[in-house]
Amino acid sequence: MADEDDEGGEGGEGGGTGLPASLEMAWGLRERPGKGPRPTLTLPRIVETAVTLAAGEGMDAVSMGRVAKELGVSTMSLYRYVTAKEELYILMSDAGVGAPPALPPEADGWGWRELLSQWAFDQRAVLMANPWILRIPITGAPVSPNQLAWMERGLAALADTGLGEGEKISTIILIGGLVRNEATMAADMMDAIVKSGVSPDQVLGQYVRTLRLMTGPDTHPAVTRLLESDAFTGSDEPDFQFRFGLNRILDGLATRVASGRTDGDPGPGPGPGPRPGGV
Amino acid sequence: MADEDDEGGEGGEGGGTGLPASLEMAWGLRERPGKGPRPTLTLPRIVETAVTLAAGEGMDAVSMGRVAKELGVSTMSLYRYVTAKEELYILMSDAGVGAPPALPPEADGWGWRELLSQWAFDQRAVLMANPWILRIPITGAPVSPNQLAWMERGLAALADTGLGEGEKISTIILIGGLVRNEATMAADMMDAIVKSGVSPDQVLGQYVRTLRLMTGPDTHPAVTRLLESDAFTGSDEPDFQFRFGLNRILDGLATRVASGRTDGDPGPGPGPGPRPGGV
DNA sequence: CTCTTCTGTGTAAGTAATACACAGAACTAG
DNA sequence: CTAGTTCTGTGTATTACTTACACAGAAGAG
Repeated sequence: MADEDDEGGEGGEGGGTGLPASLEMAWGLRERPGKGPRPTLTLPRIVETAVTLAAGEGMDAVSMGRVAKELGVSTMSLYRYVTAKEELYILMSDAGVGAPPALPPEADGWGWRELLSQWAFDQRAVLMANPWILRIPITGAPVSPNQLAWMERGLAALADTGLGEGEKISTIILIGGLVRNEATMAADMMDAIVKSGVSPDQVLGQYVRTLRLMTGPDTHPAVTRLLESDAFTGSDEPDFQFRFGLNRILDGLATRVASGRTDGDPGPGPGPGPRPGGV
Repeated sequence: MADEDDEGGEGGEGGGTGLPASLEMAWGLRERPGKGPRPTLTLPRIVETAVTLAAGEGMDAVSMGRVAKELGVSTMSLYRYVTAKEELYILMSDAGVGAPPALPPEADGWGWRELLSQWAFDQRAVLMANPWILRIPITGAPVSPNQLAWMERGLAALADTGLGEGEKISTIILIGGLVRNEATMAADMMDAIVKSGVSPDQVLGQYVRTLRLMTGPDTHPAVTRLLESDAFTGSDEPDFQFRFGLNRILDGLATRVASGRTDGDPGPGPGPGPRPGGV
């Protein structure tokens, strides 16, 4: 596993953005040099093909060879458009999330809470409609057009909260993480259901049954209480977990906004008072 | 589900837990049948070797072949102890997180907030000390001993909050997700620093410089405001993001606990009032 | 002592990412 | 028009990885 030469790492020339060529392409910088033979493919077509494949057969089906076959070209030709598989993944992600949807007209009078809530639900809807996105590991900070558009929308929702910029971006990351986590768990569940061929209740039931065998009131009193409750059986509110988490965060944010505090102290560390954290 | 021959997917015999053999072993069920030749290896030794490797060279270095080589055995011999690589990963995770540390003596008088905060900080410390754990994708609900011990500890912190069991587990998942997200971002950053060989400030600076080129006050006003602030440069508080997120969640939880509400309504959906979510 | 069961192992199949060099296309400079 | 330049798609080959399968031999059971 040799490492790159020096040069920071990322792509060589281009607009000096430090981004790989394919991403500069996605931003509309860098047009095609009119020199060589006309390309058979285009980046959008490659990405679209890969996305279709991912949507249809899951992310596991997306290999360079497979995408190339789908396009009717050789595997290596893809590397004329993308320098590594991971780069294709980034472009797929960007295409998959798309641009954030327009706000409904009545959003005019909304405050930050409604805007942020809508932002979270919109994002979640996109992820649940394209679960393969969740199988692409996040490699770094967002740099693609649509990802940044979502970030813009999120930050904009917090514009008039009086929060500091550091707090705003922290909030966006916090809620974005929540959305992704919850969507991932839902997708995992869905996968388990599909793979085992049984119903959601049965999957959950099997899990509860397994836990019952490993735990007991002596060693795991709190878990036992959980298992004895109807928390797993009562599936009346499928969104419960997501909505609960989101609303707790929004509540906490409301406290902060009302307090008029900006940056500075994020809040105490572990335990009561200032103590260095455990372990 | 007592009967079966197709048997869904998981392991065949054993304690009827539905868990693979290696995991039952980790729970102490299932002892070695005294029949065949004495095994050269033990599961703990394999896991320990893999963990050492992961800690030293990163998760990428952990392949079945490499672990076997490290142990001085053939690749295939590992499959006598583990049915798939993913199973080894689960065991590595469990070993990596270890048992939750003992609470400090003064924790006796702590309330749920302090207990939960300590829980989060403890978990974060473990992940930051063993960042390779973060490279193991989560495949399903926790079933290994230490994972469950952490879950027990988390639920126990919420014991006297009056929250419903569904709310408790949602809270644990929420905060667990936060911890993992933040630790993963920190680890990603660390990786970027190591790979590029430059300082954290330079990595952040490069990112800001890149964003400046793609965004502008017209298309991305909120992002522009962020970039013009000192949110990225002022690295006075390295923990800021984590503490901010955690304390916002705890604040929101405090509101909920004080309100005396239990299960039932997790809170509203997107937008003001009951509206079906967007897109 | 024989049988059964379990061990470690070699071999090989299948998949995957990607480095490298080459033939030929399309444009540009003269 | 011609030569040169640059860019295209491609075949080949390398490296690495997971895992199915069958076999030889060890250790206890009867």
